[in-house]
Amino acid sequence: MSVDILYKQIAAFYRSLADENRLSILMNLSAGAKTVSEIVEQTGLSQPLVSHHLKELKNGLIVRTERKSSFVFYELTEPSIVELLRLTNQLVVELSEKSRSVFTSGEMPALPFPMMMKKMSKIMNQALKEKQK
Amino acid sequence: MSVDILYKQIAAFYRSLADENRLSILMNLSAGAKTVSEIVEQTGLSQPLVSHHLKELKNGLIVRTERKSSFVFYELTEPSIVELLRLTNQLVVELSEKSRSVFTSGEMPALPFPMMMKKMSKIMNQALKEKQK
DNA sequence: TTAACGCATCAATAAATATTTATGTGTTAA
DNA sequence: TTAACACATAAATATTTATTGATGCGTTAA
Repeated sequence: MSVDILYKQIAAFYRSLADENRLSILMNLSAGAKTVSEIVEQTGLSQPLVSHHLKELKNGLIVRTERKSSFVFYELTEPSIVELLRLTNQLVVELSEKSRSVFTSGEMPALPFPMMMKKMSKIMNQALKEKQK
Repeated sequence: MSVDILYKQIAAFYRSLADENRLSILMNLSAGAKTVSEIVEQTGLSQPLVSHHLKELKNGLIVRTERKSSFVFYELTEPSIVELLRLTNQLVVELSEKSRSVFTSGEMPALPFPMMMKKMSKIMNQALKEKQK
């Protein structure tokens, strides 16, 4: 596969995550499958807006749907996506502390990073075993 | 810190990565610091466009600059960002294979994921130790 | 000081994206 | 079949973002 196409795909994936409201929705789904109504209620967003963002996430292969009677349940296609979010969270905190330290210069906060990575690796492996069944 | 603000920050971070050309630039920088001209040459993008994207990346705290005589060198603020890209790459491949298998139904490709995670963890830890010096 | 080079910025345009309001579609229960 | 509910979609608007071409600003070398 050409590198350009790969960049395009990765960019598209990041674009799916590059929205405040979609992140809110994803964190909601991290606990398990939910209906649109539940997501609307828990995020405080309007129903059409939630539907729109869910569509984006579905296009990005990040969530999938399952209809049960009159309800449509949305769930993560891959649980490890949540771990990616956590990793990113840590990285963002990291980067902002680093940039701040340019000015404060001297402090060096404790880094939960290594431990987090270990845990993440574990969860990832587990998710993949789960998948191979 | 409020959760909403956190989502906003993470979304902004992803937005910095959510562009094909910026990914191309970042992969170029993964080998080390480079001048704008070098990036222009190696990506094939116009100079103002490269400058624009570098500005975005700098706002996102992903790169930083250092002036040396008449040249401006750009470099990654955190080498582990490249590892995040690799992880994402794997995840995207993963997701697209998964979605394809909905149709082909039966194949289950070998997953380099666990090994990758292990390597990534190692690199991350190393980068962090480096930082604490 | 002037010319050449490296890079940033500005103005203009095009394109993509988020959001709202209104409406349509499918499902269930009366 | 009709009413109510859950969700999707369409139309309209506002905002953001990518890209280009022209120009400005700082640095170096003549």
